Amino acid sequence: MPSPFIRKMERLGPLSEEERRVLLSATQATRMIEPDQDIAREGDRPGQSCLLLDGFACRYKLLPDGKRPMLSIHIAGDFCDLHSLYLERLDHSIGTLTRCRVAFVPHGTIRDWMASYPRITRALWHDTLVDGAIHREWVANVGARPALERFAHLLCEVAARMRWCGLAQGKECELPLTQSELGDALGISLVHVNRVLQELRRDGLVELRRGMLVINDWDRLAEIGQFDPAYLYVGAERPS
Amino acid sequence: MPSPFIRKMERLGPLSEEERRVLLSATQATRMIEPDQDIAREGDRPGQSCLLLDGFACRYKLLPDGKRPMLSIHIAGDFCDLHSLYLERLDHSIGTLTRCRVAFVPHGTIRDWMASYPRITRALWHDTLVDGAIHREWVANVGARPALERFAHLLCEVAARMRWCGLAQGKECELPLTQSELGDALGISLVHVNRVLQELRRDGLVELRRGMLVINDWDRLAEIGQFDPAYLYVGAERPS
DNA sequence: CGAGGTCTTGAAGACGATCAACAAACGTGG
DNA sequence: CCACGTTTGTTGATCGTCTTCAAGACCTCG
Repeated sequence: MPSPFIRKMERLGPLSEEERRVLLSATQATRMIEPDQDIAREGDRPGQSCLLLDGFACRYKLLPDGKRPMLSIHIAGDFCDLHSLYLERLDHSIGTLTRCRVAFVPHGTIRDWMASYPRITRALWHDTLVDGAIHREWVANVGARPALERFAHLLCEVAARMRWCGLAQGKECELPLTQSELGDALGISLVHVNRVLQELRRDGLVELRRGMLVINDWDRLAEIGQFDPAYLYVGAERPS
Repeated sequence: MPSPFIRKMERLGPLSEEERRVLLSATQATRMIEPDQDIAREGDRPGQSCLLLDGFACRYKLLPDGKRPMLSIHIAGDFCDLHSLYLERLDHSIGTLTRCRVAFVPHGTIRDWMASYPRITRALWHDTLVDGAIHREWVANVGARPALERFAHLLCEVAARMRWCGLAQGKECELPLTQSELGDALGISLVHVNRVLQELRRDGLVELRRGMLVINDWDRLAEIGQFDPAYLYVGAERPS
């Protein structure tokens, strides 16, 4: 079974044996990072990009008033800061949500890939652009949808992304975020997360306990969240 | 005086005479588009990217409930959908806010540039990545800041971007958006935009009438909006 | 078993939405 | 140039969503 990373890279089309080998070799030297630790901080000038191999991480900004808006959630297979390859300093921090296994890929290595393997280059850029598309969806989600719909949308997104990387099947899916973290991701308070979640539970749509999400009624959840996976740019495959 | 587009492209470093010529040649064939028209629609598969030469445009999504969250604001010199080069369909629409002059650059042309001029390639990717950084800032802005601060932040961003493209000097800056449009950009209602704007006016921070923004107290406005231009990835130059 | 984190619940209040009406500005045609 | 209709801006009142504060229950782990 291929790693989530390779699987993601192959979304656009198969890679050659050599390309797979090159990518895999970068994921050999890994590091474990404990939960709630920063992988990189706003203002850093990293000389490497962080490939998440296992666990959950997020991008976030720390605001002067102490708020900590989350900008994206990352799962195994995601490059968290591929953009640092061209953007001199990080405009946000990256932190772990759970214990994570990561591979730090030196920018030089990525540049070498790009010089030699056009399909890898293509896949990396594609991934970066999808990243932007996800940001746009979040802007719309946070800016225009009330809490219940916003929450439903987020759950759909994470479940869909997990599924498409082979990290979830059936109705279950890991989602080890605290309600407080979900609040940061949704732009609503911890208390309100709790109430909205109860509503989703009461209606039999989802269960979420001990870091495990169960989606009992995908169709209705997607309808409430107005979730259309087009922006994830994967095949039209529908989880069910 | 260089066009805003060339100026933006040269942020990373000067281009050769030939590179400038190549870029300029793409902006020869232009089209005027009336206000409130779509330049491209969600789901389209454009074979070209839209370079905005004059006027204001925006990206937006149309939600089933009729809401129309704005995802970004574009000014002269911006490529509105450079990402369509690699992302098969648009995940959002692009519409004019004012009358706009645009150049449609065929994807083939852009690919030719990328094959021959590494500095142009670099500049285009950089621009795309900054685009993503702006998205992230919007996520944080809409997700974590109350209306007044959110509004202040948006005004700072637009003014800063205009200035850095040579489109504004001194305290004045064009901003021909209706309050309803500002509401879509900020995720707040039209009525509330009006009230928050009055507060900013009352405190002597800004004036905004007939499409013209005057920032009377940049420092305080930036402070209220917690505006730190780092995410725009331009020099440290401070408008004053 | 105790301690710290996480979840849950209630009550009060703030921020912003919605509804409704009017005023001002703008553009168009007479 | 004025008259008119349309769009944009302004204001007041009411209502709902969500926040904050506070406390207690639950869970997990040493």
